[in-house]
Amino acid sequence: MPQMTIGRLARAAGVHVETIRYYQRLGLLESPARPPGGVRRYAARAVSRVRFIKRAQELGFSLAEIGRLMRLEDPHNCGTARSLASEKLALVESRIADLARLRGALTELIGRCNRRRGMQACPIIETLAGGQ
Amino acid sequence: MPQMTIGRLARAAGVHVETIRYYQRLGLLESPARPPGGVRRYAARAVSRVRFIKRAQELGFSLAEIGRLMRLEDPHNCGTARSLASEKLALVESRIADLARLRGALTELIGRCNRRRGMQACPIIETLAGGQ
DNA sequence: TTAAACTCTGTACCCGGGTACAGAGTCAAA
DNA sequence: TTTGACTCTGTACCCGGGTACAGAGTTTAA
Repeated sequence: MPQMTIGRLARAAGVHVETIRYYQRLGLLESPARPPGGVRRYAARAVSRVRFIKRAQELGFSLAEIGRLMRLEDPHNCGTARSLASEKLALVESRIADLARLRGALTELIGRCNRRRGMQACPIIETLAGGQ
Repeated sequence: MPQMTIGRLARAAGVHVETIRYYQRLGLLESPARPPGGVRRYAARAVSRVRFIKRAQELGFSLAEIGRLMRLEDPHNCGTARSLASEKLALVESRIADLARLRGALTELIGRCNRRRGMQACPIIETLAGGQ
């Protein structure tokens, strides 16, 4: 099946039809010409394109970044791809640091709740209310 | 200044006027009655309410969760607050694990780029394109 | 007393990543 | 050949957390 309809393409790639059309609107996927009064047919490599997008999303790239990544077919652009990936890595690392701080604060709050006795006020509510 | 206008409240709490109104629409803040043909005045404790919201947001709570948290003034509800915090902690931990996986994948990809020689294809592009 | 600065209500819009639907046209199997 | 499944275009809507603006009224300082 070298040529398939949009529905088959969507199923093969594991996304919804609307998602394919959405990617076309964003310019991530080209839309084959429509034969007059007919239905568009997609080549098998369209499936790989969609999978590329999905894999890159899992690595934390936005659709806009994926567009840039996909315009880098030339292996000489490895430097550009690497710097996009490095930026993303830096972002991921700072996000991890933020979340680790958050985890510390929540753990501490929960611990204080557990050590609370009797009629004392709830440490979580107190802390949020500004008592710290 | 025990009574202030919305603009002063916003400045005192470090948010925009529109944000105050937005929180009122969501029921997080009550809107004082408006004297006929006049302007609303806010008590000083409104500032603490807004700061409560902002602190809770920094801990990763959504505005809907903050609403629930704020309805828990009674110290006997400490258990409820604690379980909200524990759920949030679990979420934060799984988000950290996801990001750590991501960091590993990106680091590996960047490393392969750095070891690439000459005319080899870019490992990032290759990987995304489905080579493996 | 007048001008600037503020406040009021209501509504629309932003971001990103899609989803949902209407109403018309097309394709494939029985 | 008809029925059901699909596809087409176009537009509106979802989420959360706000922001932006219009056009009116109000308050305050000079």
